[in-house]
Amino acid sequence: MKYEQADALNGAIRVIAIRHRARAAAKLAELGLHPGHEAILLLLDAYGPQTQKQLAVGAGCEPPSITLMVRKLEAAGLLSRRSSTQDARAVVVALTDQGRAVIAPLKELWRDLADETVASLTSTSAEQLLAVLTDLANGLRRPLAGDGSGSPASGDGSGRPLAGDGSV
Amino acid sequence: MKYEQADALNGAIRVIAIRHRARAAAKLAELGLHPGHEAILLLLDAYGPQTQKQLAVGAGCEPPSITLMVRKLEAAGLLSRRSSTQDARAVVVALTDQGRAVIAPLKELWRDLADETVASLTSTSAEQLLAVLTDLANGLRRPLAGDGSGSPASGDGSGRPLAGDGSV
DNA sequence: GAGAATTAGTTAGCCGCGTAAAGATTGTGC
DNA sequence: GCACAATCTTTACGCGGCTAACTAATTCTC
Repeated sequence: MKYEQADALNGAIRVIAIRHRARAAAKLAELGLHPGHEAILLLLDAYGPQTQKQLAVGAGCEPPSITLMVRKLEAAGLLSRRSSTQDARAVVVALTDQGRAVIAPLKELWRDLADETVASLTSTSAEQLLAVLTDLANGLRRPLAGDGSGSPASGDGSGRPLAGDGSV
Repeated sequence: MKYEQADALNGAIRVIAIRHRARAAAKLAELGLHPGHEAILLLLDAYGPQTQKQLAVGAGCEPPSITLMVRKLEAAGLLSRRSSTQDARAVVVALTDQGRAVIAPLKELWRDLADETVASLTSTSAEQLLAVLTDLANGLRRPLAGDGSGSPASGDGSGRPLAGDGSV
């Protein structure tokens, strides 16, 4: 594609990332949260207790990032950590009562942010936006086309942890 | 909108931001650059010498972020800083010969990144993607609908510095 | 079973990006 | 002419996110 289009595309992603994060930060601050924390809390709410590895996959970031955020959320009393009974290497993270109490306002805040985001559109429908973004996000999730490191990844490739019986 | 859609939207933006940035970082590293640096260099290439304030507006980030990145790019010899003759407060940033030399490979790299980004799509055309993303980016650029802080912003509101005679 | 390879988690150090506050210069109202 | 507000930049500090290197536990392999 032409450079002008490429720059417009990359630049748009850049500014979307920065601005959307800024708006999320402003809203999350009302709950004492920082951007990224909501991903962990919402994953725990949606799929139950999980290991940090599962959280990393679900949140789309690397384990070291999870370590620090989980530590802070634990310090804030929103979640608990215990080592897995099946695997002594793994740490199982779960919401505390205090953490569960923040889920409802968090979800409302999260919906407001999405509503504001689509409200800023001038020539695109919400359905279009969601379709295009999910397509793009799914495409970017996998490492790189033609990576060659054969491993077909464990599980179903959905990147989502299974709702479970807590046997982690 | 429903919470599931809102979460899908916000989550998609989150993962797009992280993954796109990661890919950009991998490519930019070949030129010794970090994400964000390319925005400054490409702005200087496109619009000529500018103040840091103009760069902040053009790059869509805050002045303190510009200060640090410009310092590092200056240390790398890619750009120069001089205080403006019109306004002793302002610092005018310009590409050096070494900085100009990196523009060509940078643009090529930038085009490759955009190509890979659209290549990861499965059910969206490049035109659709570009249209939706620019619409969204433009919408998010302005502070917040109903902010109320009257100031209509200086200039034409395009957020872009003027190609100029260098009288800054 | 012993040793190698893999995996979960942590640590240390880097960077971008943000806010808040300070300093320096410019512009403005009286 | 002078105090005051507005603007450009910098500093200090905090946060998320990354890679690389490390430990500890598990699993594979012979």
